[in-house]
Amino acid sequence: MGFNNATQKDVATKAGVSQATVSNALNPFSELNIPSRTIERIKKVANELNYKPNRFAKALRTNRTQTLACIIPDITNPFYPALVKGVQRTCEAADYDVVTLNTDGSKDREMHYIELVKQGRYDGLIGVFFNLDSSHFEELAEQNIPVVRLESNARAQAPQFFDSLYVDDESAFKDITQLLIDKGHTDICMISGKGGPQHLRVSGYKKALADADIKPFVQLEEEFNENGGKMALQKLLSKRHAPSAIVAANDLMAIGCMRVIKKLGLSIPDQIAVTGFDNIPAAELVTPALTTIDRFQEDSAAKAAKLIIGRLNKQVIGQGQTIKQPYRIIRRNSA
Amino acid sequence: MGFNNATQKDVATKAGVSQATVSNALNPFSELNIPSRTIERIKKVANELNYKPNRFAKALRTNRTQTLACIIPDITNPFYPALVKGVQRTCEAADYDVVTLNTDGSKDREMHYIELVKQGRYDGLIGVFFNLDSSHFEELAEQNIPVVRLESNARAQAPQFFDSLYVDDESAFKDITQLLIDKGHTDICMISGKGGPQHLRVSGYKKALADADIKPFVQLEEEFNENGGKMALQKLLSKRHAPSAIVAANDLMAIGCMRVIKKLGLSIPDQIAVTGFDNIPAAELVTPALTTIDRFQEDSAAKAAKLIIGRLNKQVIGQGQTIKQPYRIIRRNSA
DNA sequence: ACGTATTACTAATACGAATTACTAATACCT
DNA sequence: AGGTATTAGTAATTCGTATTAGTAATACGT
Repeated sequence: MGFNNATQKDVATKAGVSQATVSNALNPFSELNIPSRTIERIKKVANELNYKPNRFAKALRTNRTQTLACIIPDITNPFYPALVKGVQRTCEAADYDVVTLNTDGSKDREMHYIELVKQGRYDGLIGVFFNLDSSHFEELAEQNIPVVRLESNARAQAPQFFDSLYVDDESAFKDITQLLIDKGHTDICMISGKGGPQHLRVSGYKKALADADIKPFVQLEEEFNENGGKMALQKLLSKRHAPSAIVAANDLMAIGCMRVIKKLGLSIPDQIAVTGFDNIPAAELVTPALTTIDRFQEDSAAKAAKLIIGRLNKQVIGQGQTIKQPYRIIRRNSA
Repeated sequence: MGFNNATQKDVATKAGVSQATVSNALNPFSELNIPSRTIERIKKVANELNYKPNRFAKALRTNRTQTLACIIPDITNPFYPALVKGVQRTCEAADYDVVTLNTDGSKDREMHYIELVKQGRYDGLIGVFFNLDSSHFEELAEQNIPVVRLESNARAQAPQFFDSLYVDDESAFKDITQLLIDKGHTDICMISGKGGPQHLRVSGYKKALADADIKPFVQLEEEFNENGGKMALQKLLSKRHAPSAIVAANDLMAIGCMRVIKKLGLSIPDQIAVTGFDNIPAAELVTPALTTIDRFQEDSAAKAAKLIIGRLNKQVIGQGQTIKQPYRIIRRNSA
């Protein structure tokens, strides 16, 4: 595999210099000062021979792999492809490879992948983790492997081993619940998956209700997907009468709810209003179109990738940053 | 980055043998015959030291990177994440990394990525290409880099430089068009994006119509996405009266059509029936749910990955294979 | 004019694993 | 007993790049 690739040695021979000189001439951060005439000459020869550095030799020598890990719960959840694309776009421009890894939201898998990163397989990591706390990233920090987490709330002030881009889920859920209250709803239930961002989202929902003096009712189900939404609503309805509005923890769950509601022959939003979170493409496609919240995933992810690359290039230094990202309510017809 | 990792040398020292012996003991395909007692002892020490081979040293020496490229048009098109997942699942089990690359369906980008593969950056390639023909893969074959293409038709008998898993798009479109004919439709138009699989899909549609003696009408638009569907239908309606049924080249385009139809106040399927292709998750979510064709992407992709790995392990040898994959019509309410 | 600085490089080595070419010790055959 | 085979390894080299330590040639200061 990968034959006939010119090496620095080939370039050196043809340019009449040593391999070391080629290495230095082609490396912009070389300490040596090689006259620009020589550099130009070597670059010309390198071009003629179509020289491409062997990234494995480079990795072996420098411990830099030019590869980043993008760790997400599930590529088939439509929220994540946009995020991955944002990372890819940025990384490709900087000639970094991106390996996308799915955790399925499980702690074991999250830790397993962290382990791979610790082994030096990737230079940095951009990820969404549901089950890990700050301490899990301490060793990575010691190894100088930069990490950006995409999160759901601001971190406490504690010493940080990573950068954090967060959308304030609690505030977002407070806002969207408030929107329902403003529309006159007085019986609003929430449906969520378990773990990960559940806590903050539920808390935002409860805060809005508390302000309006409405009693909360939360139904949890294992998974944050369509089926989770279906199951949760069915359970809810077996316990109590139908609410006038449902706040779902994400779009997929909201869509699951909508299906149950339709099957019952109830109308959305007249009999039951539904809201989601994420603004996945499908949110616009369902009938009625889903009122939800956009988190601008692709932009945030691109920003995260830039941050990682900045750290790797030492353009960004110092302690982990915590950066707030915007969200926006998208009003459609489901609520 | 990547510190404190034990090397073969460390294992060798602790086990009282040479590095070469460690290398041979740990490599199951070693020619040397080392007594199993020694192998066990070395493996035990390796475990104690948590030895993990340095994949870059390995890559440098063997020209094997343990990384595959998965080249697709667009990760944000909901057809592809399932495919990617199938590849990832299989590759992870074999300790191969997967780098996912988006071509946007452009020939330039397709060729660019092929170029990267030629440079030995990846051991093999699983991909969906819209613009490349067999000859583009000849050099890869010469370099012994296995390729699996996921395609839309059986390849001609010509010498093949790659394996091909295909779903018979032409036959699928003939079938779904026939389904409309069987329902009594006599005015059926087709809407498609340009390039890639367009030709075969249109041809299947036309064949079914020819058998029933119905005149075809095809409206093309640049992109195979929702917006492409919208634009195509608008153009079509500016040229002629509304048909009684529309065959869309994929689900995204079908959904775009549905939106235009709804905006016009027409009912689906009573006034205009619509069919799609791909069975993306959203197909089930739109109202009415979309009648479409499932291509079992995740399974096919997993099969493709197994094939690649089989070739890399020399378990699969010889000329490129062409393997037919199943499809299945999913009847829902849009037609 | 002599020593020091600077310029422009090169030789040698290291990274970690795989592999080729060898050796020492024992086993086997007649 | 003497020679060949086999067993169980090892030493040395290689992959392509980065880097450290050094050198030869010229320039510079006094």
